[in-house]
Amino acid sequence: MSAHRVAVFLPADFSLFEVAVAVEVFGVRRPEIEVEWYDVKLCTVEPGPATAHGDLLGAIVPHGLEAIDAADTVIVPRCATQESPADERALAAIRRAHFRGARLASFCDGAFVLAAAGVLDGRKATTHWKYAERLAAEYPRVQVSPEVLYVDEGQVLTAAGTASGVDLALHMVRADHGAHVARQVARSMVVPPHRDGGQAQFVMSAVPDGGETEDGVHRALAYMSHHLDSEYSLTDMAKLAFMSTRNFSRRFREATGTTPGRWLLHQRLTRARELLEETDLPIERIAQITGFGSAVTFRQRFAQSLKTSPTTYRRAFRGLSEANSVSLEDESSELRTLRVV
DNA sequence: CCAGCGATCCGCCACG
DNA sequence: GCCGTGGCGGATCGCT
Repeated sequence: MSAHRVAVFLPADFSLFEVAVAVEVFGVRRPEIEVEWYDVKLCTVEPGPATAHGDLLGAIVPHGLEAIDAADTVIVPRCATQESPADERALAAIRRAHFRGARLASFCDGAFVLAAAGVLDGRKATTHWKYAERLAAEYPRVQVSPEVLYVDEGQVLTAAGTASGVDLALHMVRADHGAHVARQVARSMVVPPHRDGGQAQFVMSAVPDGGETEDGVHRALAYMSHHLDSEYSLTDMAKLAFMSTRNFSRRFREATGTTPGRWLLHQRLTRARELLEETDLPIERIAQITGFGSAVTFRQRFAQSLKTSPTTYRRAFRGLSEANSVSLEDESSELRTLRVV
């Protein structure tokens, strides 16, 4: 039984911040957190001397690509060298990891490395808004969603800008260990556990020009996430945004990368998970609060996307927080695969 | 498991 | 012609 292994891939000249984000979240052991923490290795094609930001800093990278081969999660932070394509040996290692079933994540323009490795083909992905257009042009098989903080495609995750790496990293911790642990990490880093008040994944990012905060879609999103109990048909949502249903669907997809229905379901499930983890409310009540018509539909949709029942889910997390890292590996690796589509 | 039915999603096209 | 909008219809989804 061993800890979840995280390999952070560095190009020959790397960018400090994104690497620091990965190290801060996955590499720092926090005594108050009582689950077995990640085992982080920084690696590169040729281990040894490397630089950060040109001549700003020299560093020694201890591991080679074998760290990728041994990892459960591979993180590709910003590659900083936009001109030169990634090393073919690194791409091959990433491909191997992918076929092996490892989880891959990129921050910022690290998405280009994943795209070059081919693991984004046919998937949704995001990158820094500055590069979104180029990513889509160079890799037409990648469905680029430029306006989200991050995209979770299950085994392949991509974060948009620099700081949204924090959001994605916390999201992964949440998937692995639950909202409670993610919150502890966030608290220790003094960042909000979830941008936009506890809602998930498809929050709009700070994209420069579309920055009208009073945009109809955003208003509808904000309203619904604060009034999650209650049902919303497509027509209702369109009314909240003062738009026709057709236009609303269109604007919605642009702003969030998903469809209204899927977004709503995802919001409801995320909230339900939090309630399961943090409260003793009966399933019936949670179903009501999170806007599922009945406990039956709640259980059904929950099982459909998380592959467990609400009660099992709750029990798994309760077990985790009470048992001090005993037999955590099995449960956490099971939970690791839980994800919302 | 299948049928039936309404809701949703999205391509296509017309309008201003 | 361009762009944003919204109506229509068909494929598909998800519920009963």
